[in-house]
Amino acid sequence: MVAQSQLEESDSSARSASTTVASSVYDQIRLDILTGNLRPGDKLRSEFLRGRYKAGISPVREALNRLASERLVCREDQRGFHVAGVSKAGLVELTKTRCWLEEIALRQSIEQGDEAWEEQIVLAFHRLSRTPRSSDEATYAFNPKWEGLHRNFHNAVIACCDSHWLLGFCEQLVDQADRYRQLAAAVSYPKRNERDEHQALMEAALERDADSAVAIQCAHIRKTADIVLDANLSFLPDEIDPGDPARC
Amino acid sequence: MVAQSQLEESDSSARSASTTVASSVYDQIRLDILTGNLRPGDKLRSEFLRGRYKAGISPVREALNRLASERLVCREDQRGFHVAGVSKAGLVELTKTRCWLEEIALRQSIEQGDEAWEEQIVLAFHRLSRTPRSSDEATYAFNPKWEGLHRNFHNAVIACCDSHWLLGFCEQLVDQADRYRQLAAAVSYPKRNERDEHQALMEAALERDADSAVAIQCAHIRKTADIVLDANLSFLPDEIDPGDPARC
DNA sequence: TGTCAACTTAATTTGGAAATTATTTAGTAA
DNA sequence: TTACTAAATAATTTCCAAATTAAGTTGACA
Repeated sequence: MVAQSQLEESDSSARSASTTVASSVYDQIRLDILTGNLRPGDKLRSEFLRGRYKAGISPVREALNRLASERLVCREDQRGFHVAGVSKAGLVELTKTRCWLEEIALRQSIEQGDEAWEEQIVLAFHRLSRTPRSSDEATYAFNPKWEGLHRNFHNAVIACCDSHWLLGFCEQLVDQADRYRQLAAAVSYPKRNERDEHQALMEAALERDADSAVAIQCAHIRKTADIVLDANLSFLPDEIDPGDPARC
Repeated sequence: MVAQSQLEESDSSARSASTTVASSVYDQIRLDILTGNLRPGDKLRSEFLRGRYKAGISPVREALNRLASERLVCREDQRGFHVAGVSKAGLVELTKTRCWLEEIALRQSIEQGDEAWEEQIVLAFHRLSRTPRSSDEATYAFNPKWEGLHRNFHNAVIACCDSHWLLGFCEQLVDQADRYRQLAAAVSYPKRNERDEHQALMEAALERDADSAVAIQCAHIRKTADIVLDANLSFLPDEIDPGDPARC
């Protein structure tokens, strides 16, 4: 009924070392896709990945198969793997779906959350608000700590929704949305006050004002999408061609 | 905006032959899990699967990794794979989540469906109603044709919801629910008139009566769950032990 | 009897070579 | 030039054996 452990949220490097090579490669490729290090549509040749992550073919393929099930990469039998493509239409659809699902999760969580839930939210917000969005002060640079705490905060708010399925789906959609966010981050940074948005969400949740919380949450999600759409990114097509191998 | 092709819905055997071994093994294991041929909690040793599906270790592992992402099997690093476990609590959570998601999909689809959508529903219902639930007349026996047409019908109803994400999630949950349904099928068969339920759903959809359609759909989902819960299956625990490797 | 460590057995995971399939290039004819 | 075929090349997929890790067994000791 309550959120998870309080420490070591994003300590994936240490954990990766102790588990299998396949899991480690999975974590690394996933991160590279989320940060945009591997760009949408990129072909993922086994030889290239083998060299990049210093692993054999088997664990690389395992990682790709897992990622394909999560729609971060596209698989086509006998034609290998691609980083999943992006498009304006895709972002619109993604945003719509996120609003639908997060509304349910949020209402449930607000209804069922206990004291520990409230405390986790406060804690997560505190940590997030003390961490800079960018690693660099002047220009935007991916900050893994902020990303981890940001995710942690939003997870904390919906943690008590009582459906692992729904939480899993929301997380999968967040993964997708994060890719779009990173694409536009360099352009849009830092013309947004995310701290206030998060604070408003926290306060609505603590006051058990579900309607307000949902409105804030959806606005938050839509604002992120609008920033991406308004950035007029040259590499963001209206739609993905039906024949494109990067189309899942 | 419209459902897919009209023919060869469940022709997986032919397609499996033309694509990769990994995909073929994936289809087969998935079917074996859905039908209950591989039972919840079963350990999935590579040697056993290698023999059962006449394939090498690599494609078997690929298939298992895909299935793990869909939560039909559980993976634990260095400890292999298990068929995902089942429990009463799990079924309750699954049912709740299905109702939430299918309500959204249904309302959207009814709102946006066109004439072709209506025709697909009528066609799918017609085919379904002319196919026996069980391969055998007296006792229950898995009928792949009915299963395919049943899925096809429900897919047709929600097809126009305009979110591939939501449709994908609904399908994943149907997979899960089908496992439970098969577990109880032998016991509960044939004390249910599914034809009337489907007909009522179709009529509500065609009349664009979203509220009725949602009520019928959720009742349909819940009834299936209740049959399973009421069957008092000896192998269906209240919950899955936290340490159980079949717990995802 | 119960505990623990060393050993034995069994299973998973991994790397790479071989087989299969797709893609590109070169060549031929219309 | 264009269309088509065939060979050459490149990539994916598969099998399997070696390496690693977990699980099970035995036996010494308290």
